[in-house]
Amino acid sequence: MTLIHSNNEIARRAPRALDVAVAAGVSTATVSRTFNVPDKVAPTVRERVLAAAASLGWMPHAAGRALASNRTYIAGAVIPTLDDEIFAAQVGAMQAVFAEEGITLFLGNSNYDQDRALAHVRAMLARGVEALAVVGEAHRPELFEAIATRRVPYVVTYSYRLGSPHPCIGFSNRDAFHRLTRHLLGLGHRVFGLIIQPVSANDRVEARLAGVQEALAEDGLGLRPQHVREGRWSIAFGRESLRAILSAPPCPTAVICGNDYLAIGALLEARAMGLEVPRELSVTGFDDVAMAAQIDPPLTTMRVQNAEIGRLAAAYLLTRLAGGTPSPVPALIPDFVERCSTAPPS
Amino acid sequence: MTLIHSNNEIARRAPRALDVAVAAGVSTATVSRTFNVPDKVAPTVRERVLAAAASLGWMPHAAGRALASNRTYIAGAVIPTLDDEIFAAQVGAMQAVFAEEGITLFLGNSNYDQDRALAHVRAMLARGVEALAVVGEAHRPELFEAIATRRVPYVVTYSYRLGSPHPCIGFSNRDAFHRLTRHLLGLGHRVFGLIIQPVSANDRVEARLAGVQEALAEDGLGLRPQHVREGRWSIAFGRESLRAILSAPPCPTAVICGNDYLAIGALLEARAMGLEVPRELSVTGFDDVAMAAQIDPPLTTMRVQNAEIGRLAAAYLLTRLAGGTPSPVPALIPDFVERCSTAPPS
DNA sequence: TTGTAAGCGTTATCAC
DNA sequence: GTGATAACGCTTACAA
Repeated sequence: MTLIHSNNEIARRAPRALDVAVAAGVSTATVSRTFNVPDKVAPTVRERVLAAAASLGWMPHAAGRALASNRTYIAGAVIPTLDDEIFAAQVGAMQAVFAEEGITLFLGNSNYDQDRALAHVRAMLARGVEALAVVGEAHRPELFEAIATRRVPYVVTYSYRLGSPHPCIGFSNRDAFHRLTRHLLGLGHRVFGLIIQPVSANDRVEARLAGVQEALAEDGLGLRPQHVREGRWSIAFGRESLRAILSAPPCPTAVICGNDYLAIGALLEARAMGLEVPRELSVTGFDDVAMAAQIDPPLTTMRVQNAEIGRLAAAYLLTRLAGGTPSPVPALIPDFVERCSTAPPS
Repeated sequence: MTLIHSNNEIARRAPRALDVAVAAGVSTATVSRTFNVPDKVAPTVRERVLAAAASLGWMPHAAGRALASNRTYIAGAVIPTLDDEIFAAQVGAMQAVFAEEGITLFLGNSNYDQDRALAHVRAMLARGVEALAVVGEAHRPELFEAIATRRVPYVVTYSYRLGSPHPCIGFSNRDAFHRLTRHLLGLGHRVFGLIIQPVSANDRVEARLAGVQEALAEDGLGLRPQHVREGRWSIAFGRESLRAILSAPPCPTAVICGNDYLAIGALLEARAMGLEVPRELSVTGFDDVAMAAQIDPPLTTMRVQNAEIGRLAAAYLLTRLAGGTPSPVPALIPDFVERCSTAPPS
């Protein structure tokens, strides 16, 4: 009876290092060493401890370990959305690199909301993340203050702005859209439409808009208000925006889109309107999502190295965690991918 | 001098509950109560503690709290990929529900690899997750054993199989594809092509295949090997598969695809081959991604309530965490969405 | 309502 | 190479 009872008692609680120690006939110190500095344990003893741990199904208790060692082996990433493949690729690559080092990743999805992003960062800091990656630098000041207070290494991704107070891993959104616009100007376009994501509280979109305007200004051109459509991105928004833009004279010969999905929407709507792209209208995207190369006509866009951003960010943070001073990561340069949705105006 | 030195000392370490207690002139117990059971603290004292905590920038240390209270406020989700909007929607919804309850989410991306999924689950358990959601039930037995050993509440999502030993939140992939196939049979199709994701180690895809075969068998039909293409999903794989299938006589009049991206690939390739859909060929997808409604012709598919799966899974797990016994969640039924990519064979 | 003090499970610092 | 033992920061009986 007592036996059964005590069996149940044992089964009821998770094994501790002490249980393993007793089973292996050693001290808890040796159990700890077996897992953390195996070289400092005699091979025979090590075997015994490993066997005992395995048979008990023991895993070190993370909270106890964190308290004693001051390491949590947790990092965090806050991104604006998982709705497209862009940030998903960054997160996937980051996770792969971190996993190599035994670091698990918290994921926070802000849904483009600064307050949610702040809440995620606070929750992550409270749970002891050792490093943090956030997309963009347009965040509440409290977000960066909280990170600074905790002295947690962090990076800002997808932005790269000279003079940013933050360590950045990404590209210049301004330069990228400047280049795209110059290409269209070079083809001879003079009247432009722009379909873009909400600019407010989004430094990347703001920079894209600035890049377009700067390039146009160089040729003494500008965007007419009736040719600029700003809204939460979707294929559907791309469609309706194209229709609106083309119905407001003077009719643009080129439409620049803030991302590929907006551009795909524009392409689909152009076809529905019986417009031939690129003969009657040029359209550009940004990101080079999988669909961009497949759609008809294939979309002229810029390819961003999303996975590379994730890898670089993780590597940077790991170096910081190891106490090193990472060499600053230079700006990435998205590749211009000229496909078939752009041509000189007819 | 001493002052500066001690200031630095103070600045160097993160504040503890004791620092807050001293600043507020109370004990650490009162600090703890202020944050965990505020009703049990006198309002004036509470104010003082809150002010002290705020001015010191104190947050409870997660490891200390976890050790003492046996709660981590962490849950985990393991999904096969973030490359499409499907699992992203589940994760997003799950996270939103958990965040309401102050629970932060670990995300593990297995990349359709059982060993990686197992490694993620182990890492999460070691870090003290209180609940776990995994996609599908085709996992290494060790995965479920590890969860069982830790007595951690869990759910399997996207699968719903009678007789499953696991709590499931999802739909019957078999029934869904049975229905899709019956629809095509009802239109008069007799020769079918199938483009599908890798079946091995993926219970959902296996069930989809079974659903198709079962429906065909009911009419004395079957799939010819030359009309079945199995591979990692992508638009490109959809394209090349369609071409291969149509070049192997007898020529199918309908092609069933394992998901929308495969179907979109098939649609694009059909157009490139000069085939008119649906007059000369019917194509079906699955998932109803945003693109499905936009492409030309709009895709006949089935809509899965992805966010709903995430919400239900989180709600189920929260009930378990609260010690409750959740009523079993009935199978979801994906909606059949008939658009314009299906018609009777000509 | 508040304080005292005993854990929680691990790691790290010493001796040996 | 190994074992005591004291942290680590918090929560929670139990007392007051």
